[in-house]
Amino acid sequence: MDIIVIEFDSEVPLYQQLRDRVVEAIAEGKLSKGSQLPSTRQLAADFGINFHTVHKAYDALRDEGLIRLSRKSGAVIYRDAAAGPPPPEFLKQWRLRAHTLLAEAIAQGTTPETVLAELRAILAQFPDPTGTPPVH
Amino acid sequence: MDIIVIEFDSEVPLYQQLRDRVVEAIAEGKLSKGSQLPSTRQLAADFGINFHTVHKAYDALRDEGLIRLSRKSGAVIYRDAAAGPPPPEFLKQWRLRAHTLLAEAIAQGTTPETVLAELRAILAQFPDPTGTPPVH
Amino acid sequence: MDIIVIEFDSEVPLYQQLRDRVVEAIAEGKLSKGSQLPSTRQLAADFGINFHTVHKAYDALRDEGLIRLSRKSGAVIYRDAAAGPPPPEFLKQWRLRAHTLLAEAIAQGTTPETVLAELRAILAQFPDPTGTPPVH
Amino acid sequence: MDIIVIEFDSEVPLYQQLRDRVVEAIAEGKLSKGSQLPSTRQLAADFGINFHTVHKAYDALRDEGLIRLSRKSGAVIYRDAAAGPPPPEFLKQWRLRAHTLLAEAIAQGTTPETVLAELRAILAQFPDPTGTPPVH
DNA sequence: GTGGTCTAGACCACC
DNA sequence: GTGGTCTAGACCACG
Repeated sequence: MDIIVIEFDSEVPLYQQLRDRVVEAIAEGKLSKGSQLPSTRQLAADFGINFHTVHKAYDALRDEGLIRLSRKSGAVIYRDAAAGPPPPEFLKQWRLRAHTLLAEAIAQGTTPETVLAELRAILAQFPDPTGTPPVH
Repeated sequence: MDIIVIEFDSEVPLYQQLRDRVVEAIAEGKLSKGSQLPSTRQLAADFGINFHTVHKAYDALRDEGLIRLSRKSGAVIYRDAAAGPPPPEFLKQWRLRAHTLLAEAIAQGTTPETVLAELRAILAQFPDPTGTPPVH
Repeated sequence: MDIIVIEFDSEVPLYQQLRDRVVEAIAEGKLSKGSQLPSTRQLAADFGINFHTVHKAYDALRDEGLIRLSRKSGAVIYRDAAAGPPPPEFLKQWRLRAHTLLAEAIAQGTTPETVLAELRAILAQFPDPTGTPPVH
Repeated sequence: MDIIVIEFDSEVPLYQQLRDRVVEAIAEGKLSKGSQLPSTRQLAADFGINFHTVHKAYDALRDEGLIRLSRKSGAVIYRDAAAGPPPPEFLKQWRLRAHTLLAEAIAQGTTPETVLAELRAILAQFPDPTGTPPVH
């Protein structure tokens, strides 16, 4: 978890940044089902933030079905890239957000080819969930 | 501009929705360089919202370089899909957001192939800026 | 909303009680899509509890898709009995909880007939979502 | 008792899971009045959990009147589906919980007919306490 | 020691 | 005015 970096002067809320970084780590295969996350108090101490802020990030991740929280085992990754297709409702909402994001690039003059190339490059950073996991 | 629809009960701020819809309209070729946008008061009256809200949306679009504001000509589209490559700083920030968005889909179990197919489908909704513009 | 009663000495968390009461009010047709809920601060003052506690209840209701929150319109019911079938995942989890609850009644000696009669009686308190709404 | 399965990464407390599984086993006729339950230490060893946790589960079951605890005979089922009607206080509390659970399904858009069908299906899993007990 | 709840008060963003 | 974020500290429940 020492790979996570948060920006204090960002307009993105701290808890949201934490949530985003964990999601990315899952997608990149750096965290997978069963991986243990630091305790809320621990992570809060590491970043010099309040544990409630970390709690809110974990809460969001749990609501998305990505982690499980228990007083015994703490925070554990519950869902990863190999977990099977997402609920259809998720995909529906995701499409809307993707539409806006892609429109932004196009409106700024990026050619569709370039956009596609960029997206491919990003996707290439995520390991094939059906293939052999990358070594860390 | 009568194609713009905003949701009042959405959790997305009104000004953000306005900004998003304009960006999408540009990407879809419904608005292009030189297109005149309604005045802030006009648009505010149409939607029954405060004109400060519209102003904030236009402000954001101007900061992104997509429109120009002046007292006499009002709001005019300044940049569109055919305007050439975006500033590198934009692309850099965009990549980060795209990374997070794509990671979300992957972490939720969407296969890279499905993600790519979805993105392609969205891109297909935007006209080729080098080809003949679509008729409206 | 003056129909809501919470118990301070219950082992059920306050925010959970609030959430439960709102869910029940929706099921009973006392609240339906578009109904306005009191503001977090208002409701907190009414009950003599902290507004963060109310916030947490509203947060949970939003995550379940039952209400929408916005700084403009406050908390508004977004989903009710007439909103169409729930996501399959919901039903799956619900079945498990129902199984445990019904097992409890059976284990305590309640006959299946009595259990069914009790459940019917409860269901009868909820208006038919396809019929005419009850008058209040 | 080897039919009991507990989830370590569940958010439901372990003692609660144990208690729930025993209640369900009674309702399903797999345990009936006089059945001997494993000792707290035995069960704890089987599951690799602390025996205090098992003790807490047995404690809860005793408080509900479902089992009897004694130093010499250990934990024995005291009440089952054939034990006659439950105390009125139990039924009163149970109704409240059932009301909330059913309201949840209705509020999420499940039709009363579907809810009733689901409940019937669950009830069908429990043997008729007045009929011949199922063979195991 | 873990997560969870509740209180309390500050400040910000939106409208 | 609204909800949202962050901090801070207390206490509880679980194991």
